[in-house]
Amino acid sequence: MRMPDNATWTASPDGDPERACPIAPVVDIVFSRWTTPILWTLNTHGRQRFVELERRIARITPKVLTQRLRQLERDGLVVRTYHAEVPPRVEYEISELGRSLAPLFAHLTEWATDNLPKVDRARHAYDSAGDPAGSLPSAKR
Amino acid sequence: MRMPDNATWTASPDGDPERACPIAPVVDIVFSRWTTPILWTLNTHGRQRFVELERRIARITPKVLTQRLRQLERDGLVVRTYHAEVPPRVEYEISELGRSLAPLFAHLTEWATDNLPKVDRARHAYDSAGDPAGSLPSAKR
DNA sequence: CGGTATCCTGTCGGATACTG
DNA sequence: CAGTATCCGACAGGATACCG
Repeated sequence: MRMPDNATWTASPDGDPERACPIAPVVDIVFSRWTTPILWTLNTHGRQRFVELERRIARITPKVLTQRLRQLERDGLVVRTYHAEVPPRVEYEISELGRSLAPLFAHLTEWATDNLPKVDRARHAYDSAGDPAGSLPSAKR
Repeated sequence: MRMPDNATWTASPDGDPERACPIAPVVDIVFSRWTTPILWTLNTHGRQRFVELERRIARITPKVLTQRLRQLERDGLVVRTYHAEVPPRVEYEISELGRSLAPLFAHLTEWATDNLPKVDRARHAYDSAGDPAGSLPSAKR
């Protein structure tokens, strides 16, 4: 049996399935569908209205945007401000807690820059490996 | 228009919807359903066989486990080794590329430790705020 | 404007059965 | 053991219409 040498991930003695992966809850909260683009947009463009978000994220439907915003608000990552005017105005901004994700996202961006090309190459290698005449990668790039 | 003061997230001039969130692809690759537990398990327990993974992750079905493992293999995050014996033996281990995620996961763990309680509190606050007599949180904790 | 309500479809993942 | 194949139900998310 082989144990990884790096101690960056610490093993929790696995009794439960969930406990086997301590970061599962965070992933649920932060990396659910649409939440990342929403948080990103709110952080980069600051406080903005519903329609602005809708337009910037694009392809998201108002229904889903509402759902995700409510969820993020409930989780304390986003602050919703309702202005009782006519027409009504609602503004969303990232909370302090939400902002605390910034370094994490930066790290993620860094990893993407460094390694996404590798992922791409791995994919092409994998795909061409299955091909009949794929043994000779003379064609393609 | 308000620009956030921290430069940790750098804005890409938003033309495209996808470009609006540069980390979306990474999220797809690393934080898809089940991938995080799988990577975590592979990293903490080292190289292991299909059944071991199946047992450790628990509640995952063989079908889905296979799907995700194939995907991770294709993305170059996991290495699959097939031993042509009887009975057949297949071992999975995390790749170098996969291991490069370790610091990221560590950060995630750290964030979880520091902030998950806050998320929990935010949720309870949000939930009780909607309640009729929720103004007096005398009951409950 | 900022949603909610309703309907409807596509996809993910579970259950089960079977193979090399 | 390590999967694949097939069926099937749940539910996320889209389209549309409407409201305060």
